[in-house]
Amino acid sequence: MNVDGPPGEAGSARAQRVTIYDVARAAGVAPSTVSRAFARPGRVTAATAEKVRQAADQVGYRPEMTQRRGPAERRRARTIALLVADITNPVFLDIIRGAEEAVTAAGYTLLLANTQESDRLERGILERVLDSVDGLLLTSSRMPDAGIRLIARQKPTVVLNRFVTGVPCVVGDSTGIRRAAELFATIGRTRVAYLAGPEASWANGVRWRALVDAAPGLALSVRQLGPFAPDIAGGEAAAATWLTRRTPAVLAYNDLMAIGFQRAVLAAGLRVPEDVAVVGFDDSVLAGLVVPALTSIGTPLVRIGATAVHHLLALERGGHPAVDRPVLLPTRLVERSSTPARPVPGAPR
Amino acid sequence: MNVDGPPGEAGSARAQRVTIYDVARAAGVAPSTVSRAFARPGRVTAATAEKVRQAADQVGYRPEMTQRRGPAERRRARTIALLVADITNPVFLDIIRGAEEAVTAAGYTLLLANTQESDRLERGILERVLDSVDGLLLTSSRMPDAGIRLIARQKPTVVLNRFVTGVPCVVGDSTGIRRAAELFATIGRTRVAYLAGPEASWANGVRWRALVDAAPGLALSVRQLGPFAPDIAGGEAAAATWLTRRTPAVLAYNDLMAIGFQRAVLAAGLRVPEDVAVVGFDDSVLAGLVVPALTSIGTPLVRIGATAVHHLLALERGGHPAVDRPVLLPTRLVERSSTPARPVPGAPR
DNA sequence: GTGAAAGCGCTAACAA
DNA sequence: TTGTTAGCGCTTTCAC
Repeated sequence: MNVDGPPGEAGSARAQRVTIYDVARAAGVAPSTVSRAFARPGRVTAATAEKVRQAADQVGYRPEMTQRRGPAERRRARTIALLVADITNPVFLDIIRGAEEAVTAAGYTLLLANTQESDRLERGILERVLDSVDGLLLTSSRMPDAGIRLIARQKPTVVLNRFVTGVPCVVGDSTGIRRAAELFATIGRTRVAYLAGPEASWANGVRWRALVDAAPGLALSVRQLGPFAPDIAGGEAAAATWLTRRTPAVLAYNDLMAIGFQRAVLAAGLRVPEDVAVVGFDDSVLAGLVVPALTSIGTPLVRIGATAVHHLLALERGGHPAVDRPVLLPTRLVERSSTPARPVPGAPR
Repeated sequence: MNVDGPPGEAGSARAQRVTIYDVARAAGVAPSTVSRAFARPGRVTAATAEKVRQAADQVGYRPEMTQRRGPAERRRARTIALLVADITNPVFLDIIRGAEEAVTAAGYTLLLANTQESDRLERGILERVLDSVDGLLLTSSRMPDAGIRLIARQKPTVVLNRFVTGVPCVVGDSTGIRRAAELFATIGRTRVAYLAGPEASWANGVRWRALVDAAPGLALSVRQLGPFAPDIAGGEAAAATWLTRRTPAVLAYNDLMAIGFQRAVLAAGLRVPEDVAVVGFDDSVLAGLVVPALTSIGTPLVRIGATAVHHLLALERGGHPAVDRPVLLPTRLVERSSTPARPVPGAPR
C-alpha cells in the first residue's frame, strides 16, 4: 500500500527520488524501454511512448538529465556562457548582441552572467557554469591572467576586451584614442585629464597608455584622475575632483563616466564644450541621447562579440588559433557636440 | 607503450575518454582516492592530493563533472536562470539588478538568457538550461500559458510581468495607468492614443485594458495604434501612424517606444508637451535623460526581481505559494517634462 | 520494437 | 587516510 501516492507523502520520512524503474513498474515495461522513450522517442512505438509518458506523469517522474550517458555529442548542451563585468553598462549590450547573433546562427544558446566587477563572483560563476556549457566568453574579466589561463585549459575560452597570453583574445585597438588626442591638439586643448576606470581593468590601463603614448608627439600634457567607478556616479565623483583643478579637455574611461562627468560639470555652471571638451569611450546609444551629445570613441562592439564567438566555435571544433597576440579590431572617434570642431575663442587651454 | 601520450594521438583512431581509473593507475592509488582528491580535497593528505593532481595533469584528465553523484545537495549548481524577452530593453536591467542582489545574497548564481521576444528561442533555451539550474525566472515570457505550466512542473518557476494561473507570478498593478489617465483628464487632453507593444505580450493587453477601464469615469476617449516593436524604432513607426490622425495625448507601451515616438514627432516640427503629451511606461533611466524628459509610469522593477527570487527560493525549498492570483506590486506615475502639469492654453484637446 | 544484462564514470559505505 | 566493494540512475549492447 501507499505505493502510488506522490513522493514525500506523510507516510515516508523523506522524499525518495523517482527513477526510471518506478516508471517502468507503473507502465509495465522494462526500464530500458522507459529510457528509450525519453531519450530516443523514435525508437519506441507511439503507443509505448504514450503509455510511458502517462506512467511517468502519474508517478511524478523527473528525469535526472545530468546522468545521461551516450555519445558526448548528444549530451552537450550546445550552450556558451558569456560573462560580463556589468550588465548595466550599455557597452556590453552590443557585445551581447553580436555574440548572440553569431551563437544563435551556429545553433547554440547564449547564457549570460554578470560578474559585477568582482573577481570572487566571477570565479563562483565559472565554477558553477563550467560543467554545463561548451565554451566560455570572458568579457572584461577581473581575474588574474593565470586564473584565466587555468579556466581556458578546462573549457574552450575566448577573452574579450583584454589580452591574456596563451588564450585567444579579441580587443579594440588604440586608433580611436590617438584620434581623440589629435582632436584635442587641433582645437588647442593641450592639457587633458584622463578619468580612470577600475584599476583592475585591463582596458583602463591600455586606454591611459595609448593617451600617454600619443601625448608627446602632439605636445599634449596628460594626467590621470581616479580611479573611479565606471558608471554615471563615478563620473560625477570624477567631476568633483576635476573641479578642484580643471583641464580644458577630458577623456573618460567610458561613456557612462563621461555622461556623469558632463552632467555634474554642467550642474556646476560650466559649459560643454566651451569650458571643457569631453570625450567618452564606447560610443554607446546613450552618447547620442544625452545633451550635449557626447563625442565618443567607438569600438566595433558587435563585431567583437561576433568575432569572439567565431573563434570560440573554431576552438571548440579543435582549432588552434594564434594565442600569442590578440585579434585587433579598429576603434574610431565619433565626433558630437561635447567637443568643438575647431578652437573656441577665449576658451581655456 | 604509447600509454602516457596525450589523448587523441596519431596512433589511436579516436580520442578515448580519460577517466579516474587512468589517473589512479598513473598515480598508483585507488580510483576512489582520485575521486576524493577532486571532490573532497580535505579528506586526503596533501601529498596524495599533489600526486593525484600531477598524474591527472600528465594523463590529461578532465573530470566528467556531470556524472558526480552524492547528496543532491552537493550536486546542485545553486544556479537560477532568468529569461528576459530583450536584454537591450533597460526595463530588464532593473529586474536583473533586483534578482541578482537577492540571488547573490542567497548564495546562488544568476544566469541570464535573452529570448529575443521569440517563443521558439525561449523553448530552446529552456530545454538546454533546464537540466543545469535549480530554478527558473520567466520575465515577459512569450510562451503560451500551457507551455509555462509544463515547465513549472519540471522546475521551480516564477513568472514575472505576466499572470499565468497555476504558477506563482509577480507583476505590477495598474494604479500608474489610472494616474496617467487622471492626468490626461486634468489637463484636458481627452483623446488619448495607446501605442501598442507586441500582441503576444501579456503586459500589453493589461496596460491597454487598464486604460480602457479608466476612460469612461474620466470622460476620456481612447484608441489603440499598432502593434509596434517595443523599441525606439517601433516608437518612430508609431509616430508615422499617429501623424496621420493626431491625438493630444499618447500613452506608449514602454519608454523606448515613447522616446522613439517623441523623437519622431519632434523631428516633424511638433512640440512636446504642448502639441502632444506623452507618457511612457517603465520609468527607465533613459526617461530622465532624454529631452524633454519623459513622464513615465514606474514599476518597482528592482522589487519585482527581488520578490520573484524570494518566491522562487521558497518554492525550491518546498513551499507552496498561492498560485491562483499574482503578487501585485504598486506602479506609480513619475511626471516629467513630456506632460504639462496643467492645461496648456490653446493646446489641442 | 522490446527485454535482460552489462556497463558508463563517479561516489559512498565499509573495512582495514 | 586509504583501498575494496557495491552501488547511483541512465544507456547501450545484444539477444529475442
